[in-house]
Amino acid sequence: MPNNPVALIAGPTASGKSAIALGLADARKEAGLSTIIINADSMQIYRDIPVLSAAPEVEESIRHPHRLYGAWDAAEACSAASWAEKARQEIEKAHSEGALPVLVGGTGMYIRVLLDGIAPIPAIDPKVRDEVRALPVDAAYACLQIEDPGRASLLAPNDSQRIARALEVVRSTGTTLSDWQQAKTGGIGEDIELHPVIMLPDREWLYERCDSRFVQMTQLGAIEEVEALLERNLSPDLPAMRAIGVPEIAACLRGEISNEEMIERGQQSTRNYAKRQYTWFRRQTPTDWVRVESQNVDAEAQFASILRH
RNA sequence: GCCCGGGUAGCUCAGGGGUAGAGCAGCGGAUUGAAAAUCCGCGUGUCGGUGGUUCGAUUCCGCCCCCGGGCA
Repeated sequence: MPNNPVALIAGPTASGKSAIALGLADARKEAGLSTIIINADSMQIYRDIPVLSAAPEVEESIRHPHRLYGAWDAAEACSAASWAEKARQEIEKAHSEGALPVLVGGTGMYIRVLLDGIAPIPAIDPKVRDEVRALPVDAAYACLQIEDPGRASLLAPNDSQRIARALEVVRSTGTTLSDWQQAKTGGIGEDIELHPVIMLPDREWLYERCDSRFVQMTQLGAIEEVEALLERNLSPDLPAMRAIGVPEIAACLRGEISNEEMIERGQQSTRNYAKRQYTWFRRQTPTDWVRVESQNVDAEAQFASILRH
């Protein structure tokens, strides 16, 4: 089996992941080796919100090839499975070109699905989906207790998202989610040689970065991004419409909250999100993955083993 | 100076004679197809200070301090 190296830089938002990726790519370039940076972030995937999602800057994407940034339109919901399929293709392509693929991102579930695979559930009938998602949680949970009691017993009665998913799966496919989940397909973890680095910087340091970054976003075009989004009249349930900052800025544009309030809420949401990411990457990740519990990461030292090939 | 309101958890506040509780924050956790989502768990704090009434006061009364607002 070929070693097919893949680097992975994961961690909470604002932890400086792209800087590490660029450092690695620069070092390889000096050694005459090419690198392709692949997005593993569920929001940087949307082309409508490069500023709000802190996507790489133009200058950076010229310096090294970047893939799957801005690959989706905000009107379309991306999913872990569809991202993973694209990522798999990009990784294969990079390998065939002799380049090192470097996954960079903070969406733990995307990365998990890419590596471990996921139950091969067919697309959900849109009509079923709409019906299910229109139900209030308690009603949906009551239905699930009848239609997929196994799954229902595993879920909190308020977990609207998972309840809706389980319900739409039974109704649309005729098979319960619990049954579908017996199998997982599509994972590439066994076929590659993964070089993972998880960034777990100091909490206070990161929270400060979250705060100042949100302010910067509002100065660098985030407001305009939200204005453009609002003009499209998209459903507020769409993932891109729920990106941190979109609801806050939209409320401010509608005059419901002040500018200060908008900033404070945006900063708070960012910090809350970063905390959830700490938990994911600390606990949902194999223990042998390299963890860097500091904000001072040396890209070259961290990836010394793949600087040469 | 006088008259009203207030002073309770980091913040906003509820409560009330048997030493106190929510939301938010914070912390911990979950995470199988919208995951920047969704959900679960964790609450001892001189109840502003000080005297008094009482078996017992954070709760009632007096005085003092501080913060609002009003009248001078």
